[in-house]
Amino acid sequence: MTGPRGNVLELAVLGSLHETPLHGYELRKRLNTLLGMFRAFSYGSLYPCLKSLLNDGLIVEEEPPEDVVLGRRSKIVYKLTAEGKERLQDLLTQAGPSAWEDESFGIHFAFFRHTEAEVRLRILEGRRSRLEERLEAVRTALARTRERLDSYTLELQRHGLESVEREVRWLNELINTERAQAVQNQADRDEDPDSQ
Amino acid sequence: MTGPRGNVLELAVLGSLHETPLHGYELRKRLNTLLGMFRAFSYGSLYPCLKSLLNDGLIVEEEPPEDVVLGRRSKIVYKLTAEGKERLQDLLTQAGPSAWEDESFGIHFAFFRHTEAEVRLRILEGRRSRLEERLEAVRTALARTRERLDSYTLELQRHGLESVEREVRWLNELINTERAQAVQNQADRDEDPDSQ
DNA sequence: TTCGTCATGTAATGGGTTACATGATTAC
DNA sequence: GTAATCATGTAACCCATTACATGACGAA
Repeated sequence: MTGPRGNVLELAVLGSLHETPLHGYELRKRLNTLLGMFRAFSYGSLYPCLKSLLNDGLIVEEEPPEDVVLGRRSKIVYKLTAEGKERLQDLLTQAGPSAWEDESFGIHFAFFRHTEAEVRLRILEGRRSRLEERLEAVRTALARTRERLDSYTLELQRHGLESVEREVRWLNELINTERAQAVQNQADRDEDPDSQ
Repeated sequence: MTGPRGNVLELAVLGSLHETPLHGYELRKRLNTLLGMFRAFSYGSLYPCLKSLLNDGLIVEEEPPEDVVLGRRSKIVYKLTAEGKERLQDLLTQAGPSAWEDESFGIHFAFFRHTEAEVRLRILEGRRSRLEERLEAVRTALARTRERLDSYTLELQRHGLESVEREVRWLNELINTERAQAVQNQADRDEDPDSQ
Protein backbone atom coordinates (compact mmCIF):
# COMPACT_ATOMS: atom_id res chain seq x y z
CA MET A 1 0.00 0.00 0.00
CA THR A 2 1.43 3.34 -1.02
CA GLY A 3 -0.06 5.84 1.36
CA PRO A 4 -1.87 4.76 4.46
CA ARG A 5 -5.54 5.59 4.12
CA GLY A 6 -8.42 5.02 6.44
CA ASN A 7 -10.57 1.96 5.86
CA VAL A 8 -13.69 4.06 6.16
CA LEU A 9 -12.66 6.54 3.53
CA GLU A 10 -11.33 3.81 1.27
CA LEU A 11 -14.61 1.92 1.43
CA ALA A 12 -16.56 5.12 0.87
CA VAL A 13 -14.57 5.95 -2.25
CA LEU A 14 -14.50 2.46 -3.74
CA GLY A 15 -18.17 1.95 -3.02
CA SER A 16 -19.15 5.23 -4.64
CA LEU A 17 -17.00 4.66 -7.70
CA HIS A 18 -18.54 1.22 -8.05
CA GLU A 19 -21.90 2.83 -8.70
CA THR A 20 -20.51 5.31 -11.24
CA PRO A 21 -17.18 6.95 -12.17
CA LEU A 22 -16.68 10.33 -10.53
CA HIS A 23 -14.13 13.07 -10.04
CA GLY A 24 -12.91 14.08 -6.57
CA TYR A 25 -14.99 17.18 -6.09
CA GLU A 26 -18.27 15.53 -6.88
CA LEU A 27 -17.30 12.39 -5.00
CA ARG A 28 -17.03 14.46 -1.88
CA LYS A 29 -20.46 15.98 -2.37
CA ARG A 30 -21.95 12.53 -2.88
CA LEU A 31 -20.37 11.19 0.27
CA ASN A 32 -21.41 14.15 2.33
CA THR A 33 -24.97 13.73 1.15
CA LEU A 34 -24.91 9.99 1.69
CA LEU A 35 -23.44 10.27 5.20
CA GLY A 36 -24.34 13.88 5.95
CA MET A 37 -26.17 13.06 9.18
CA PHE A 38 -23.26 11.05 10.52
CA ARG A 39 -20.01 12.55 9.31
CA ALA A 40 -18.38 14.67 6.63
CA PHE A 41 -15.13 14.32 4.74
CA SER A 42 -12.88 17.16 3.62
CA TYR A 43 -10.79 17.52 0.50
CA GLY A 44 -7.67 17.27 2.60
CA SER A 45 -8.44 13.61 3.23
CA LEU A 46 -10.20 12.75 -0.01
CA TYR A 47 -7.54 13.75 -2.55
CA PRO A 48 -4.65 12.00 -0.80
CA CYS A 49 -6.86 8.92 -0.57
CA LEU A 50 -7.57 9.02 -4.31
CA LYS A 51 -3.86 9.43 -4.97
CA SER A 52 -3.07 6.42 -2.84
CA LEU A 53 -5.76 4.29 -4.47
CA LEU A 54 -4.45 5.32 -7.88
CA ASN A 55 -0.90 4.36 -6.94
CA ASP A 56 -2.12 0.96 -5.83
CA GLY A 57 -3.99 0.39 -9.06
CA LEU A 58 -7.40 0.16 -7.42
CA ILE A 59 -8.69 3.05 -9.49
CA VAL A 60 -7.65 4.65 -12.79
CA GLU A 61 -8.34 7.88 -14.60
CA GLU A 62 -11.12 7.42 -17.07
CA GLU A 63 -10.31 8.42 -20.62
CA PRO A 64 -12.24 11.53 -21.64
CA PRO A 65 -14.58 11.14 -24.64
CA GLU A 66 -12.96 11.81 -28.06
CA ASP A 67 -14.59 15.18 -28.64
CA VAL A 68 -12.75 16.78 -25.74
CA VAL A 69 -9.96 19.14 -26.74
CA LEU A 70 -6.63 17.42 -26.21
CA GLY A 71 -4.31 18.76 -23.54
CA ARG A 72 -7.18 19.95 -21.43
CA ARG A 73 -7.72 18.17 -18.16
CA SER A 74 -9.71 20.14 -15.65
CA LYS A 75 -11.64 17.26 -14.19
CA ILE A 76 -10.06 13.94 -13.33
CA VAL A 77 -12.69 11.23 -13.45
CA TYR A 78 -11.78 8.01 -11.69
CA LYS A 79 -13.21 4.56 -12.11
CA LEU A 80 -12.65 1.22 -10.42
CA THR A 81 -10.21 -1.33 -11.80
CA ALA A 82 -10.67 -5.08 -11.50
CA GLU A 83 -8.39 -5.02 -8.43
CA GLY A 84 -10.45 -2.20 -7.05
CA LYS A 85 -13.63 -4.24 -7.34
CA GLU A 86 -11.91 -7.14 -5.66
CA ARG A 87 -10.72 -4.95 -2.82
CA LEU A 88 -14.23 -3.54 -2.46
CA GLN A 89 -15.67 -7.03 -2.16
CA ASP A 90 -13.06 -7.80 0.49
CA LEU A 91 -14.05 -4.76 2.51
CA LEU A 92 -17.74 -5.55 2.15
CA THR A 93 -17.22 -9.12 3.31
CA GLN A 94 -15.52 -8.20 6.58
CA ALA A 95 -18.06 -8.77 9.31
CA GLY A 96 -16.08 -7.60 12.33
CA PRO A 97 -15.73 -4.57 14.58
CA SER A 98 -14.35 -2.63 11.63
CA ALA A 99 -17.85 -2.88 10.17
CA TRP A 100 -20.01 -2.13 13.20
CA GLU A 101 -18.19 0.51 15.18
CA ASP A 102 -19.59 4.03 15.27
CA GLU A 103 -17.29 5.48 12.62
CA SER A 104 -17.71 2.70 10.11
CA PHE A 105 -21.18 1.23 10.50
CA GLY A 106 -22.88 3.91 8.43
CA ILE A 107 -20.73 3.47 5.38
CA HIS A 108 -20.98 -0.32 5.53
CA PHE A 109 -24.75 -0.08 5.81
CA ALA A 110 -24.91 2.35 2.90
CA PHE A 111 -23.42 -0.28 0.62
CA PHE A 112 -25.43 -3.22 1.96
CA ARG A 113 -26.90 -3.61 -1.51
CA HIS A 114 -23.55 -5.07 -2.56
CA THR A 115 -23.11 -7.16 0.58
CA GLU A 116 -24.06 -10.80 1.00
CA ALA A 117 -27.17 -11.44 3.06
CA GLU A 118 -25.28 -13.46 5.64
CA VAL A 119 -22.68 -10.76 6.14
CA ARG A 120 -25.39 -8.13 6.44
CA LEU A 121 -27.00 -10.08 9.23
CA ARG A 122 -23.77 -10.56 11.12
CA ILE A 123 -22.94 -6.86 10.90
CA LEU A 124 -26.37 -5.81 12.12
CA GLU A 125 -26.15 -8.25 15.02
CA GLY A 126 -22.60 -7.16 15.78
CA ARG A 127 -23.64 -3.56 15.99
CA ARG A 128 -26.60 -4.41 18.15
CA SER A 129 -24.53 -6.30 20.70
CA ARG A 130 -21.94 -3.52 20.64
CA LEU A 131 -24.66 -1.04 21.61
CA GLU A 132 -26.12 -3.38 24.19
CA GLU A 133 -22.71 -3.73 25.82
CA ARG A 134 -22.53 0.02 26.01
CA LEU A 135 -25.96 0.24 27.60
CA GLU A 136 -25.04 -2.44 30.10
CA ALA A 137 -21.75 -0.77 31.03
CA VAL A 138 -23.27 2.63 31.61
CA ARG A 139 -26.28 1.28 33.46
CA THR A 140 -24.28 -0.77 35.93
CA ALA A 141 -21.77 2.03 36.41
CA LEU A 142 -24.67 4.36 37.05
CA ALA A 143 -26.24 1.92 39.51
CA ARG A 144 -22.95 1.73 41.41
CA THR A 145 -22.74 5.51 41.66
CA ARG A 146 -23.59 6.69 45.16
CA GLU A 147 -23.69 10.45 44.63
CA ARG A 148 -26.82 11.89 43.13
CA LEU A 149 -26.24 13.68 39.87
CA ASP A 150 -27.39 17.15 38.95
CA SER A 151 -30.31 17.62 36.59
CA TYR A 152 -28.21 18.39 33.49
CA THR A 153 -26.06 15.33 33.89
CA LEU A 154 -29.16 13.25 34.43
CA GLU A 155 -30.84 14.70 31.36
CA LEU A 156 -27.75 13.95 29.28
CA GLN A 157 -27.72 10.36 30.53
CA ARG A 158 -31.41 9.96 29.86
CA HIS A 159 -31.14 11.32 26.35
CA GLY A 160 -28.08 9.24 25.61
CA LEU A 161 -29.65 6.03 26.81
CA GLU A 162 -32.84 6.75 24.92
CA SER A 163 -30.96 7.40 21.69
CA VAL A 164 -29.01 4.18 21.91
CA GLU A 165 -32.12 2.22 22.86
CA ARG A 166 -33.83 3.61 19.79
CA GLU A 167 -30.99 2.49 17.58
CA VAL A 168 -31.22 -0.98 19.10
CA ARG A 169 -34.93 -1.14 18.30
CA TRP A 170 -34.17 0.02 14.76
CA LEU A 171 -31.58 -2.73 14.42
CA ASN A 172 -34.08 -5.27 15.75
CA GLU A 173 -36.50 -4.37 12.99
CA LEU A 174 -33.82 -4.56 10.34
CA ILE A 175 -32.65 -7.92 11.61
CA ASN A 176 -36.18 -9.28 11.59
CA THR A 177 -36.66 -8.08 8.03
CA GLU A 178 -33.40 -9.66 6.95
CA ARG A 179 -34.29 -12.96 8.58
CA ALA A 180 -37.74 -13.02 7.07
CA GLN A 181 -36.20 -12.38 3.68
CA ALA A 182 -33.66 -15.14 4.15
CA VAL A 183 -36.46 -17.55 4.98
CA GLN A 184 -38.43 -16.39 1.98
CA ASN A 185 -35.45 -16.81 -0.32
CA GLN A 186 -34.86 -20.29 1.04
CA ALA A 187 -38.51 -21.17 0.37
CA ASP A 188 -38.19 -19.85 -3.16
CA ARG A 189 -35.14 -22.01 -3.75
CA ASP A 190 -36.90 -25.06 -2.31
CA GLU A 191 -39.85 -24.57 -4.58
CA ASP A 192 -37.83 -24.06 -7.72
CA PRO A 193 -34.35 -25.49 -7.17
CA ASP A 194 -33.37 -25.20 -10.85
CA SER A 195 -33.74 -21.47 -11.22
CA GLN A 196 -30.52 -19.58 -10.56
CA MET B 1 0.97 25.74 27.37
CA THR B 2 3.33 22.82 27.77
CA GLY B 3 1.85 19.98 25.79
CA PRO B 4 -0.93 20.55 23.30
CA ARG B 5 -4.08 18.90 24.61
CA GLY B 6 -7.57 18.74 23.25
CA ASN B 7 -10.08 21.24 24.50
CA VAL B 8 -12.62 18.50 24.99
CA LEU B 9 -10.39 16.37 27.16
CA GLU B 10 -9.11 19.39 29.06
CA LEU B 11 -12.64 20.50 29.87
CA ALA B 12 -13.62 16.98 30.82
CA VAL B 13 -10.71 16.71 33.25
CA LEU B 14 -10.99 20.17 34.79
CA GLY B 15 -14.75 19.83 35.11
CA SER B 16 -14.50 16.47 36.82
CA LEU B 17 -11.77 17.59 39.20
CA HIS B 18 -13.85 20.62 40.08
CA GLU B 19 -16.46 18.33 41.58
CA THR B 20 -13.94 16.30 43.54
CA PRO B 21 -10.21 15.46 43.47
CA LEU B 22 -9.44 12.22 41.65
CA HIS B 23 -6.60 10.09 40.36
CA GLY B 24 -6.19 9.27 36.69
CA TYR B 25 -7.59 5.78 36.69
CA GLU B 26 -10.81 6.70 38.43
CA LEU B 27 -11.10 9.92 36.45
CA ARG B 28 -11.25 7.86 33.31
CA LYS B 29 -13.99 5.63 34.66
CA ARG B 30 -16.00 8.69 35.67
CA LEU B 31 -15.69 10.25 32.27
CA ASN B 32 -16.58 7.07 30.47
CA THR B 33 -19.68 6.72 32.61
CA LEU B 34 -20.60 10.37 32.19
CA LEU B 35 -20.14 10.31 28.41
CA GLY B 36 -20.39 6.58 27.81
CA MET B 37 -23.17 6.88 25.22
CA PHE B 38 -21.26 9.45 23.21
CA ARG B 39 -17.55 8.73 23.43
CA ALA B 40 -14.81 7.11 25.49
CA PHE B 41 -11.31 8.19 26.41
CA SER B 42 -8.28 5.97 26.78
CA TYR B 43 -5.38 6.17 29.18
CA GLY B 44 -3.11 7.07 26.32
CA SER B 45 -4.80 10.43 26.05
CA LEU B 46 -5.73 10.98 29.68
CA TYR B 47 -2.34 10.65 31.34
CA PRO B 48 -0.50 12.96 28.94
CA CYS B 49 -3.30 15.46 29.43
CA LEU B 50 -2.93 15.33 33.20
CA LYS B 51 0.82 15.76 32.81
CA SER B 52 0.31 18.80 30.65
CA LEU B 53 -2.22 20.34 33.02
CA LEU B 54 0.17 19.72 35.91
CA ASN B 55 3.01 21.42 34.07
CA ASP B 56 0.83 24.43 33.44
CA GLY B 57 -0.16 24.66 37.08
CA LEU B 58 -3.85 24.10 36.45
CA ILE B 59 -3.85 21.05 38.69
CA VAL B 60 -1.60 19.82 41.52
CA GLU B 61 -1.06 16.57 43.34
CA GLU B 62 -3.08 16.47 46.50
CA GLU B 63 -1.10 15.75 49.66
CA PRO B 64 -1.95 12.35 51.08
CA PRO B 65 -3.41 12.34 54.60
CA GLU B 66 -0.82 12.09 57.38
CA ASP B 67 -1.49 8.50 58.32
CA VAL B 68 -0.24 7.22 55.00
CA VAL B 69 3.16 5.57 55.10
CA LEU B 70 5.77 7.95 53.71
CA GLY B 71 7.49 7.06 50.50
CA ARG B 72 4.45 5.24 49.20
CA ARG B 73 2.72 6.77 46.24
CA SER B 74 0.62 4.35 44.31
CA LYS B 75 -2.26 6.71 43.54
CA ILE B 76 -1.71 10.25 42.41
CA VAL B 77 -4.72 12.31 43.33
CA TYR B 78 -5.04 15.60 41.49
CA LYS B 79 -7.04 18.66 42.42
CA LEU B 80 -7.69 21.99 40.73
CA THR B 81 -5.58 25.05 41.47
CA ALA B 82 -6.91 28.60 41.41
CA GLU B 83 -5.62 28.95 37.85
CA GLY B 84 -7.34 25.70 36.99
CA LYS B 85 -10.65 26.99 38.23
CA GLU B 86 -10.14 30.16 36.23
CA ARG B 87 -9.33 28.17 33.12
CA LEU B 88 -12.41 26.03 33.67
CA GLN B 89 -14.59 29.11 33.90
CA ASP B 90 -13.06 30.36 30.65
CA LEU B 91 -13.87 27.11 28.89
CA LEU B 92 -17.40 27.07 30.28
CA THR B 93 -18.02 30.64 29.11
CA GLN B 94 -17.13 29.99 25.48
CA ALA B 95 -20.38 29.92 23.56
CA GLY B 96 -19.09 29.10 20.07
CA PRO B 97 -18.72 26.16 17.72
CA SER B 98 -16.20 24.66 20.11
CA ALA B 99 -19.12 24.19 22.49
CA TRP B 100 -21.82 22.90 20.17
CA GLU B 101 -20.10 20.65 17.67
CA ASP B 102 -20.66 16.91 17.87
CA GLU B 103 -17.47 16.07 19.73
CA SER B 104 -17.77 18.81 22.35
CA PHE B 105 -21.45 19.45 22.98
CA GLY B 106 -21.89 16.52 25.35
CA ILE B 107 -19.12 17.53 27.70
CA HIS B 108 -20.24 21.15 27.74
CA PHE B 109 -23.79 20.09 28.51
CA ALA B 110 -22.60 17.76 31.26
CA PHE B 111 -21.16 20.74 33.14
CA PHE B 112 -24.04 23.11 32.50
CA ARG B 113 -24.56 23.29 36.24
CA HIS B 114 -21.45 25.47 36.38
CA THR B 115 -22.35 27.51 33.29
CA GLU B 116 -24.15 30.85 33.27
CA ALA B 117 -27.78 30.73 32.17
CA GLU B 118 -27.14 33.04 29.20
CA VAL B 119 -24.27 30.94 27.94
CA ARG B 120 -26.30 27.77 28.32
CA LEU B 121 -29.02 29.24 26.16
CA ARG B 122 -26.62 30.34 23.44
CA ILE B 123 -24.96 26.94 23.33
CA LEU B 124 -28.29 25.12 23.07
CA GLU B 125 -29.41 27.48 20.29
CA GLY B 126 -26.07 27.16 18.56
CA ARG B 127 -26.30 23.40 18.53
CA ARG B 128 -29.87 23.52 17.31
CA SER B 129 -29.04 25.74 14.35
CA ARG B 130 -26.00 23.59 13.59
CA LEU B 131 -28.26 20.56 13.34
CA GLU B 132 -30.84 22.44 11.34
CA GLU B 133 -28.18 23.48 8.84
CA ARG B 134 -27.26 19.86 8.49
CA LEU B 135 -30.85 18.83 7.91
CA GLU B 136 -31.26 21.58 5.33
CA ALA B 137 -28.09 20.64 3.48
CA VAL B 138 -28.94 16.96 3.24
CA ARG B 139 -32.57 17.58 2.34
CA THR B 140 -31.82 19.93 -0.55
CA ALA B 141 -28.99 17.73 -1.78
CA LEU B 142 -31.38 14.82 -1.66
CA ALA B 143 -34.05 16.76 -3.52
CA ARG B 144 -31.54 17.60 -6.27
CA THR B 145 -30.60 13.94 -6.66
CA ARG B 146 -32.08 12.51 -9.82
CA GLU B 147 -31.24 8.84 -9.43
CA ARG B 148 -33.43 6.80 -7.15
CA LEU B 149 -31.60 5.29 -4.24
CA ASP B 150 -31.66 1.67 -3.14
CA SER B 151 -33.63 0.66 -0.06
CA TYR B 152 -30.65 0.45 2.30
CA THR B 153 -29.41 3.90 1.41
CA LEU B 154 -32.92 5.24 1.83
CA GLU B 155 -33.32 3.55 5.18
CA LEU B 156 -30.01 5.03 6.35
CA GLN B 157 -31.12 8.49 5.26
CA ARG B 158 -34.47 8.09 6.94
CA HIS B 159 -32.96 6.93 10.19
CA GLY B 160 -30.32 9.66 10.12
CA LEU B 161 -32.85 12.41 9.50
CA GLU B 162 -35.15 11.07 12.17
CA SER B 163 -32.35 10.94 14.74
CA VAL B 164 -31.29 14.50 14.09
CA GLU B 165 -34.89 15.70 14.10
CA ARG B 166 -35.34 14.07 17.46
CA GLU B 167 -32.32 15.85 18.85
CA VAL B 168 -33.70 19.14 17.56
CA ARG B 169 -36.97 18.51 19.37
CA TRP B 170 -35.04 17.65 22.51
CA LEU B 171 -33.13 20.92 22.21
CA ASN B 172 -36.38 22.80 21.71
CA GLU B 173 -37.70 21.49 24.99
CA LEU B 174 -34.49 22.34 26.80
CA ILE B 175 -34.49 25.84 25.35
CA ASN B 176 -38.09 26.38 26.40
CA THR B 177 -37.29 25.23 29.90
CA GLU B 178 -34.28 27.52 30.08
CA ARG B 179 -36.30 30.51 28.88
CA ALA B 180 -39.12 29.85 31.28
CA GLN B 181 -36.61 29.66 34.07
CA ALA B 182 -34.96 32.89 32.99
CA VAL B 183 -38.35 34.62 33.03
CA GLN B 184 -39.09 33.15 36.44
CA ASN B 185 -35.77 34.31 37.83
CA GLN B 186 -36.35 37.79 36.43
CA ALA B 187 -39.78 37.85 38.09
CA ASP B 188 -38.21 36.80 41.38
CA ARG B 189 -35.68 39.59 41.14
CA ASP B 190 -38.41 42.12 40.31
CA GLU B 191 -40.40 41.05 43.30
CA ASP B 192 -37.53 41.16 45.72
CA PRO B 193 -34.75 43.32 44.26
CA ASP B 194 -32.72 43.37 47.50
CA SER B 195 -32.12 39.67 47.80
CA GLN B 196 -28.92 38.52 46.23
C1' DT C 1 -14.19 42.00 -14.84
C1' DT C 2 -15.11 40.30 -11.01
C1' DC C 3 -17.35 37.12 -8.18
C1' DG C 4 -18.91 32.69 -6.92
C1' DT C 5 -18.23 27.91 -7.32
C1' DC C 6 -15.92 24.28 -9.44
C1' DA C 7 -11.72 21.72 -9.13
C1' DT C 8 -7.17 19.89 -7.44
C1' DG C 9 -3.78 19.55 -4.35
C1' DT C 10 -0.11 19.93 -0.10
C1' DA C 11 2.02 20.91 4.64
C1' DA C 12 1.29 21.40 9.19
C1' DT C 13 -1.30 20.21 12.84
C1' DG C 14 -4.60 18.02 15.88
C1' DG C 15 -6.49 14.94 18.79
C1' DG C 16 -6.89 11.12 19.66
C1' DT C 17 -5.93 5.38 19.79
C1' DT C 18 -3.19 1.02 20.20
C1' DA C 19 0.13 -1.52 21.94
C1' DC C 20 3.35 -1.94 25.05
C1' DA C 21 5.84 -1.82 29.61
C1' DT C 22 5.69 -1.82 34.50
C1' DG C 23 4.33 -2.58 39.03
C1' DA C 24 0.99 -2.46 43.24
C1' DT C 25 -3.05 -4.33 45.50
C1' DT C 26 -6.93 -7.41 46.28
C1' DA C 27 -9.60 -11.64 46.29
C1' DC C 28 -9.58 -16.35 46.04
C1' DG D 1 0.56 -18.00 44.92
C1' DT D 2 -1.83 -16.56 41.25
C1' DA D 3 -5.28 -14.20 38.72
C1' DA D 4 -7.81 -10.05 38.18
C1' DT D 5 -7.96 -5.43 38.31
C1' DC D 6 -6.06 -1.23 39.90
C1' DA D 7 -2.76 2.19 38.58
C1' DT D 8 0.65 4.89 35.76
C1' DG D 9 2.95 5.88 31.89
C1' DT D 10 5.26 6.20 26.82
C1' DA D 11 6.13 5.65 21.72
C1' DA D 12 4.37 4.83 17.49
C1' DC D 13 0.84 5.34 14.73
C1' DC D 14 -3.73 6.74 12.59
C1' DC D 15 -7.02 9.20 10.42
C1' DA D 16 -8.54 12.88 9.77
C1' DT D 17 -8.88 18.46 9.67
C1' DT D 18 -7.35 23.25 8.74
C1' DA D 19 -5.22 26.49 6.26
C1' DC D 20 -3.19 27.47 2.39
C1' DA D 21 -2.06 27.74 -2.67
C1' DT D 22 -3.47 27.43 -7.32
C1' DG D 23 -6.20 27.90 -11.21
C1' DA D 24 -10.40 27.11 -14.57
C1' DC D 25 -15.00 28.44 -15.74
C1' DG D 26 -19.59 30.60 -15.93
C1' DA D 27 -22.73 34.32 -15.00
C1' DA D 28 -23.77 39.19 -13.70
